[in-house]
Amino acid sequence: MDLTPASYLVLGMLHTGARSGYEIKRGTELSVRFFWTISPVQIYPELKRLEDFGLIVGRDDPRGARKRRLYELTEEGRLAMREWLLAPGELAMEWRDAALLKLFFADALDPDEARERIAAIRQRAERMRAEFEAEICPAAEKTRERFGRDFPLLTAQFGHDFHEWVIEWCLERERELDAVPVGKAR
Amino acid sequence: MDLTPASYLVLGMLHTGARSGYEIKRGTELSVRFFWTISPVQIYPELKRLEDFGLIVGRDDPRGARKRRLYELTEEGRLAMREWLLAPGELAMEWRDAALLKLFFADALDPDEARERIAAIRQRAERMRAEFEAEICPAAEKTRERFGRDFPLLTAQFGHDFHEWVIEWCLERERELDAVPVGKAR
DNA sequence: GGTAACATGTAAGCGGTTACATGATTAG
DNA sequence: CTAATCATGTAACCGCTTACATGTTACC
Repeated sequence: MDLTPASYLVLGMLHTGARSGYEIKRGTELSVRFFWTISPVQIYPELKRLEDFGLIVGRDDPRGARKRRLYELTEEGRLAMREWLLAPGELAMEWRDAALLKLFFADALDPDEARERIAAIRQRAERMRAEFEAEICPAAEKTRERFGRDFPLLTAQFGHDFHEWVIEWCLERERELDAVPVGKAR
Repeated sequence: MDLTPASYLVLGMLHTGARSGYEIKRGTELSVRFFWTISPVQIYPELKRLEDFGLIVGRDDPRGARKRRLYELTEEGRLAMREWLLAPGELAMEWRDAALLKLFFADALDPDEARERIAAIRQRAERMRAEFEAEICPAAEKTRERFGRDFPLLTAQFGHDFHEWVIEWCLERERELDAVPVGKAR
């Protein structure tokens, strides 16, 4: 069957409350996209594949002349989901960050310029924290109220708390650099 | 010239102390790979490109019959590096994590199974922290002693502290779930 | 009447990985 | 003598993104 994480993302979004490809797209943008992205271009073919496999069933449900297709999990789909969730083994994590790459090479800069690199990481984290507070967490709370799903909120809180931690970490480093400028021991 | 982050990774590793494609490969494995990966297959063509651009110069320096080519930054290379490091604008960050994806969908599991998902994230972070303590941080300290570069160590500490934070975060959630099992209010 | 949101796609390309290939030197 | 390390590649593939395409309905 060859199910990829993208497959489970689609299955999972259907389980979480989304019904159409479009709702999956909107749903991921407001939630899980920080930990796994999927583009609309992938979603629709994936929905067809999953239907071929019998893991979901779809029915056409147009709004006026505007077509729309709603899907839901089958028993097989729910089972496949459970198996994947419980499967031990590799939990692939990939983190690619141009800001940390620049920090890594900051020795090529003057001390105050290097300090700016840390401040840039902090500022980005501040923007991200604000985004979590304004959009991601409220959306997750709605998912909790509307569909009784608790873990989207927990995951959103992880994201929020992570960025908060980054802010604290950077502030500490900035304070240290203020106290003992790089290159000037003491 | 079309320089990608991979280009700057190569430039930066040369600045940090690496001399050959092989040393860049080994160096990244012990350091920056957690924030930006590059495979050996990319390194060698990139070195040639950068030499064509005049950002690095190479000379053959075989060991016996075993060939080897050593590179160093040119003044232009050092300048390009600085410009990139100082450039404002997009600091692309991409985080893709199957474990958090599973956590996000953990509502499809029983409470104790969901709790296991959090524990799995914690255990992975514990393994990562151990790896940072045993390998990454010591390697970064060597880079500091041998080449006088401070920021690889700072970046390594960021990685270490991050995984430590993840561990704490997960432990708190695990304790909360012990106190108030999901689905059994109070 | 225009803009935003709804809804679903096609085609092309590319950045990056996997698998494979080769050979020399050093350490145990 | 064998394994690990040093050192540098080629070929094929593929998941994913970008750019583009199309039409409808709801809202102000």
